[in-house]
Amino acid sequence: MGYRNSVGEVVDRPPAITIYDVAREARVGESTVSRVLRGQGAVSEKARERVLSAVRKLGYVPNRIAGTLASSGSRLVALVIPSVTNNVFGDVLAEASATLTGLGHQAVFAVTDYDQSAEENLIESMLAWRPAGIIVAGIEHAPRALAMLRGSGIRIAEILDTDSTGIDIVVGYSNTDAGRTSARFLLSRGKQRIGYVGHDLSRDLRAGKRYGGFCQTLADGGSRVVDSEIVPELSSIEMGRNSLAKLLERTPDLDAVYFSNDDLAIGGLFHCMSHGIAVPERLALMGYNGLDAVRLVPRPLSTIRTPRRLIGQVAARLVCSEEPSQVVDVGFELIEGATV
Amino acid sequence: MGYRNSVGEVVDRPPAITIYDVAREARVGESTVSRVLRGQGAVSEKARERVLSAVRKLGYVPNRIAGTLASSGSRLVALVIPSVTNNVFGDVLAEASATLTGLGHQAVFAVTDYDQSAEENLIESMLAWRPAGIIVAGIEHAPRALAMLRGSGIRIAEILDTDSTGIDIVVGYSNTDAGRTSARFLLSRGKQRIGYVGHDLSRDLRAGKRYGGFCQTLADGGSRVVDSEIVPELSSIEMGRNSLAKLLERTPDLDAVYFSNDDLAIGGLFHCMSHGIAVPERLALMGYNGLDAVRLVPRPLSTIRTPRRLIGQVAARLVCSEEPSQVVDVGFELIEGATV
DNA sequence: TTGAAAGCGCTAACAC
DNA sequence: GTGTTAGCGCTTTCAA
Repeated sequence: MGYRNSVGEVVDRPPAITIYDVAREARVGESTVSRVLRGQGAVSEKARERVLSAVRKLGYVPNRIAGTLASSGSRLVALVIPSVTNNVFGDVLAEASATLTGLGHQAVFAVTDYDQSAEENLIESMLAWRPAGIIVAGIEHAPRALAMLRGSGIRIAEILDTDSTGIDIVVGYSNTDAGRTSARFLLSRGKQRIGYVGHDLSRDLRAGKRYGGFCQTLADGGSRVVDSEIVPELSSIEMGRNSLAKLLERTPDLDAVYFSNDDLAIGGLFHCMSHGIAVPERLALMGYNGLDAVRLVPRPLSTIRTPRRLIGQVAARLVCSEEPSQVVDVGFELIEGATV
Repeated sequence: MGYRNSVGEVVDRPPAITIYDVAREARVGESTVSRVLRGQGAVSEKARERVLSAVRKLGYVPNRIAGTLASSGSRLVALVIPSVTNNVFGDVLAEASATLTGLGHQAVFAVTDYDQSAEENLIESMLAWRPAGIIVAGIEHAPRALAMLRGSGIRIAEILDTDSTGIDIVVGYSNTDAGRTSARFLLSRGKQRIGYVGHDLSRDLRAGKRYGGFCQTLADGGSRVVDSEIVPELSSIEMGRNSLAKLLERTPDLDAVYFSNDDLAIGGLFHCMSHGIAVPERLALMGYNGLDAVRLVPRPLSTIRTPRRLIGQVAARLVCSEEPSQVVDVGFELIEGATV
């Protein structure tokens, strides 16, 4: 037992300055201190000043744990996302966090690592903080996660996908349509022998939906995915490079490859560059996400840009609002680039 | 007033299931429920089962706000970082979050956008949640921020820099040394006319320290930075491209350029590639960070790799521990690459 | 305009 | 093993 102070010594009491101490110092009641600090209710100028100077003198920092419990209304908003290192979620997180801060809320987050059962547990543990709202990636969740969300009584935003029915607020776009659009684009450029390089579709459901839409449109056009290579680990530039190499070794006569995201596609582009494969003449490459980097590699990548920052912002705003449940389709944009 | 249910209707009571409800349902006392849920204290098998089934039946989710207040010990750990989109902090965040989760803690974070006064406010607002510990980037802080941290009585980890004295735990490396190492490397390869492309040094103090060390070592070797270009906005591949262009327009006879980070350096490399500037024969490029991408661009970038994931992990572990205050220097690694 | 007092939902003694 | 009870630090009536 004991508390560590700034020099690392163990002392026996924490600096537990409470609203009561402030009230004593300012010679007012506790509720007056509370009123001053929250800027609510009428307080005389005299009292206000005394309280404020007591706060400064004591170095008082209000305890929001207690405040939240008493008012049964937290300013916490939880975010449950698959990854932080992936730029897509970084963007969502950055914008959501900024928006929430602006609204006087505080972001708490947890990372699922694309694992639905981890998601289930994390949702539960986030809900235990009684947040004002929760933002989760995707609209597919484990049954118990769904039940907990529904039963929580708080606002829920499901983001990055509009392909099925959400619980409360949905902010995203159709991944199926994104896949379809990519396929249509390749077909319109006369591509015939099309390959696919993707990461684990059973974990990343949205990538699976894109692939589904892609295949469907190819089929409608009388075509199909000739060969595909699934990346075993996390997608990365390096895996894209290796996977395209493998795919082409097996099926050298492809004239286009669709990648499940830009990281893989950029890796693919690097493979082509270092092996003298003419892009897009000999082989067309199509990515997905619209990362900043795709415009800047020596040959701008053809891809689909998703409005991730906007999604973060809108989701954050709605989840703190009283607006009715709704679906916000923010769409996506085909970037024609120079690799198709 | 009112609470919104899953269909968006406003109902007058939240599903406020408390430990008391569970106790009634299971026909035990509240403390027994608490014991079962926290896995502490002796409870009979019968009671445990009854409690667990009541929990399931009622869909009870414990209220950690109340639990924390009652036990005056939170499992929250706060992170205050300059940015989430920057891969460096993404890595730190990812690893710290994973480590904390493993230790039964929960990460809360706030983004300062490299603004010291924002940092000050965010530290205060994080401290209001009475976290078990706090992890902040850097060791330079506003005086009031320092005072609040010192007075908080919680564990504090300052990360990514060991160039001055910290408060409690410090996990990082010397940015000054990193700058020195880069300069030494360029000098050892016979570079004479050296330029610099960097982002706003007054905001990113660590980049400033690197530049300081860099200049110092050049001076020791009888050299100096011939010309420099400061990026006005956030660093990015695009800004690196533009800035190098400007720098070379002004001072075409440089034989090496030191960039304040890899994003800028990669942009510089792309500029050289698209303008037929031979790297490193005509112009050497040196980055900083060791992002994954630097190994994979057509010409591997010379840079310094910093162990960011390790920093996140160690900081998270120590901040939850009882270990004495300490400085952990994790060092950095010179990546020779192919651009110097 | 102000203070007293009753909770918020839980944990942690303390009795039994 | 188990229940009772007194807080944790605040907000929020309610009187004054």
